[in-house]
Amino acid sequence: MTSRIIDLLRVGQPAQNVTVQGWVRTKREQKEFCFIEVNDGSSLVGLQAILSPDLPDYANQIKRLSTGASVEISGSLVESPAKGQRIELQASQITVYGEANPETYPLQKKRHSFEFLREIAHLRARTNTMGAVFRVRNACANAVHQFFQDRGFLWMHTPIISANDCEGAGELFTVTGLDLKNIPKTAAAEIDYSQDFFGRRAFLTVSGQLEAEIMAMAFTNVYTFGPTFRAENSNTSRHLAEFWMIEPEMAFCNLDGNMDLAEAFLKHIFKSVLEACPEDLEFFNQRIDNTVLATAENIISSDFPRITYTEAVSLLEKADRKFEFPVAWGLDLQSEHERYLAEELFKKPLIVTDYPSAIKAFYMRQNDGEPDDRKTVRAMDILAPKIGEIVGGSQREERLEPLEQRIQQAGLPVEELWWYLDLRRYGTVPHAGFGLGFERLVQFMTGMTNIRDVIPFPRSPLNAEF
RNA sequence: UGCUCCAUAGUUCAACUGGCAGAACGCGCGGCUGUUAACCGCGAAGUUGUAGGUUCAAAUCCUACUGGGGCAGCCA
Repeated sequence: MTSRIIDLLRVGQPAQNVTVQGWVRTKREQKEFCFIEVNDGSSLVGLQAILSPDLPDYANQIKRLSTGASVEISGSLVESPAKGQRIELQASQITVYGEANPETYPLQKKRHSFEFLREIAHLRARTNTMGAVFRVRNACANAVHQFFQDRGFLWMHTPIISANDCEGAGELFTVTGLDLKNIPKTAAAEIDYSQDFFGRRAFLTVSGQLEAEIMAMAFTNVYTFGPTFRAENSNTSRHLAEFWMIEPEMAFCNLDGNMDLAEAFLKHIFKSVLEACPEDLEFFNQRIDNTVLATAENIISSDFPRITYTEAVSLLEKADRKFEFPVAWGLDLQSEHERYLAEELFKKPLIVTDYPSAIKAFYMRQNDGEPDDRKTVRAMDILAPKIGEIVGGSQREERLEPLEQRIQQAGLPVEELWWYLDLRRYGTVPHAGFGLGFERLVQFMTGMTNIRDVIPFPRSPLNAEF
């Protein structure tokens, strides 16, 4: 039976009749015999196999082996006489499934730049760093579900195609079945979407939040975890056109409960991934960013400071440094401000609450009893060192009339949100939730600086080849 | 989208102020009794991103285009 390499390495004991399958990472040919390192993706470290000349067809098989070749090797696991590994595979039989011509195979044993690897995204998963990234990404996803399932949250599959463009969360991708060579037009010479597949204009979703609110009004606690899309022309190391978002939504919950959940959530994810992928995180700490492990420990053990927007502004005003953008009550915090707070002042993630209502979304709960020029909403952002805003959430406006007012003020069509308003008409309840970019979480955890390197097939402007 | 930097061997980078395009790794061949992204020797490998321009002479200077990085905006 075939073993996964991670299992053999974890047990670390000699054994008979072992078979592994995988891809050759490196071949070290000696006069008398040959070493190869085989990796099957189950762990960062591969298994060293020793091929000796008494193997059938030795000379020929050795020639076919090179970095990238796929093999199956059977033999005995023995204690290694040399330093570097506890056990190794003494091969008695080897099958080369597929060769990888070393003259043309683009991956070499040594390090490549991430920019180069993005051009060969179909092969980059076979590298150390990408292997570690995608194992951590998987462990993260697993931890997300575990966290919510343990707390009785229902995973809700919100639609990927949505006709709702009222959320105002950025540019949308239009989904159409219209014949682009012959687009039907209205009398006003505009595209006639009434003839389109859905009888109206449809988009790829930018967020499952409004739908999650619907489901929370029946199941109390729910979460979404799926792809979302933004057609923004954003060229940064923190943005993708297609990314995965996690959005819990809780009925009978206020902003404090929301913050408590978000903080417990981040702590749980870091803890789980540390347990699931210790070697991979050690690798990131060594090769990518030497603060990764300290950051993880810091997240798990320390409380996140919580300050209001108003307090944040006064801290920034007192800061002993110059900012490019002005700081004043009413203006949104810029990247440089968020980074100053998280990286220099607090040196850990912090939560900023109660932002001016003018700069926040219509669905956020208005604070009571404030003067007109100082109105704030029950919003909260978690700001993390290096990547900035990692969580954005709020208590939602559960009162019908203030919500209608806010929709109008935002210039959005009240009639199209009739179903959202119905939630306030029938059995409304204080509720809250937050959204979290999954890739940013993986970035935060691994120290990878470019978001395109924490998703297998990144979608960004001018990039959709793989 | 704005600002800015960059594009040279398969890869990562050199090439001073415009003057013969180089190194390391990878690859090939040879050597090596246990290697560790091995080591030692030899070798092949280039229309300097594309299109124009200036010049006796352009990788180097100018223009446009294409692609990429960083920062910013939008946000997650």
